Amino acid sequence: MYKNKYMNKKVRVRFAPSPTGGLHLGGVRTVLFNYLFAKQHQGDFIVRIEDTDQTRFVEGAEDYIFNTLEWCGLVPDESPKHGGPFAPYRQSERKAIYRQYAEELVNAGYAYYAFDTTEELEQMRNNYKTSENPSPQYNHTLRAKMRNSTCLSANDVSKLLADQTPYVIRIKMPEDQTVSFTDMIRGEVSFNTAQVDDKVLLKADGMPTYHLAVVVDDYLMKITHAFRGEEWLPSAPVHLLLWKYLGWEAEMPLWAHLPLILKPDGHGKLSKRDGDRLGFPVFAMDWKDPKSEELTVGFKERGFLPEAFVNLLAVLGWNDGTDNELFTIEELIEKFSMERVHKGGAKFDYEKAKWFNHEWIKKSSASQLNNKVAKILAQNNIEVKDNELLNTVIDLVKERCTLLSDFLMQSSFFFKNPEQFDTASIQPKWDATKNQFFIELANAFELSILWNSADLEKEFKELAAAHQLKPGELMLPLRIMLVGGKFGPGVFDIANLIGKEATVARIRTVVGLL
RNA sequence: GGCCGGUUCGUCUAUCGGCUAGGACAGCCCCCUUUCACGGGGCAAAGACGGGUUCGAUUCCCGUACCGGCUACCA
Repeated sequence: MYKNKYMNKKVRVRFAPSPTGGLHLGGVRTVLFNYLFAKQHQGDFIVRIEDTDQTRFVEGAEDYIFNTLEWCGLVPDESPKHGGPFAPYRQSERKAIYRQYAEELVNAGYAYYAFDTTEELEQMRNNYKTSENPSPQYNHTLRAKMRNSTCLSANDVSKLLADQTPYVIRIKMPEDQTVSFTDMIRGEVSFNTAQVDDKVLLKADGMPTYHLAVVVDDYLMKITHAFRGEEWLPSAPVHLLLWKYLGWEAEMPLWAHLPLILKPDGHGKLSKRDGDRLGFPVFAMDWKDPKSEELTVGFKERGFLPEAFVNLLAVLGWNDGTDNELFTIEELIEKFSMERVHKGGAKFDYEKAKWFNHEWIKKSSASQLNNKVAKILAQNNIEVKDNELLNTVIDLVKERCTLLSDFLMQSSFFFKNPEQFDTASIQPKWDATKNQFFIELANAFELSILWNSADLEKEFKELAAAHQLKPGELMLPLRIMLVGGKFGPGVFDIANLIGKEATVARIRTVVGLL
């Protein structure tokens, strides 16, 4: 597989989300690729919570992440929730660890103290902003003009430190150096350090930024392969240098930068707003913002099967080289490979997403769907007393359900009388002969001894012939009488399942309405 | 603006120098079905552009265009 220095090492991968809100399609896909890769190599899948930005912390977001992973069946081997030998797995709880490495970098001359205030930074950006350079960077050209330990005297620095002046630690990017690495998806990617700024490593509040934390933790947690979104590519040189400066270069994981999931229309990264705007979910499960109380619908609640959700995510940017698009998680574990991940971003197509769900509903057995369907019916005050009947109904209607919620319309009439009848569709062609036919049909059914689809159909057709009516023009009225509208499986199958009493009663009800 | 990445039917994609460019979703038509589906069959639909390299380029190289990402004491 990967013929490299990790051949003899146990594969360890991590998903490192920030607990700032609901888990997005792209996030779950990153989890999935991590999970598949880990399981394929009998490795470990770790979830590490990157909560270093205290201002963005959102209550409940972490639980939401774990609930989502559980729903998807992508359960981590190690995490703050599941424990593990490298605990703690929450970066806020590892705060003390990072400072020592940051100081180490300063001592080695790879990083420095910077005392600039927010206002000073803003001023610098304003001062040096030109039309050719709209966003000046804190880099090798400008750092000498700022307040930091590269240009201040040792005395001044000691004094500022002694006075408890707030400071950050910044990496000292080399002036002109080419750094490159081999991405599992993209191949060799290289950068010139002149183009990247002196990123903050340790913030004034003592928390590390992502850049420091991800390197330190990936090292300490013995991560062998690191997968993340393409938006991280530009900061790869910072991370690369950090691995080197900290003396861990030999342990550096193999990286893969995953393509982005884009808006279906317009341009740009898919966001929660696009879902609201276009009417489809982007979060895995319902997410309620604790502050605004705003509810964002999820794929789960929209009626998606987790198997379908995982399947559709897997093939958004990846394929196995054949024409097959339907995969179980086991098949994905077996077939997945990072090399076959497409490089370009993919626009999300909700229609195709629904197709996956439809396929999964069709291939699921009635007993696999039973609980989920029963729950949806129960939410709509339909109590299912007979589970066997529900299974029969599910098998009868599942091919016409795209979302689990479709089971409501497709099967409620098996359990209770329709509340509305689409009599408007019968009316135009209704006449005395048909009226008489249905009165007699109800009577005949009432006296039937045999109650099964085939005999009911036979009886129906014989009676139609007796009235010199074509069965065709009677089928639609009968359907509407039994189910309420122009939908559902075969009419005689329905009559058979709902039984004599309900069949007769519904026919008479509707005849009375016409 | 700079840096990095990307670019095949409307959408997701196959192709690893030989292509009549294949599949899937969506669309349209037909069959099956006197509902809606399922199923079966069919139609329409693509290599951003310009240069190279080559007997031969969608495939390799270089430009250009376009799209995206990044350019925070956010991740």
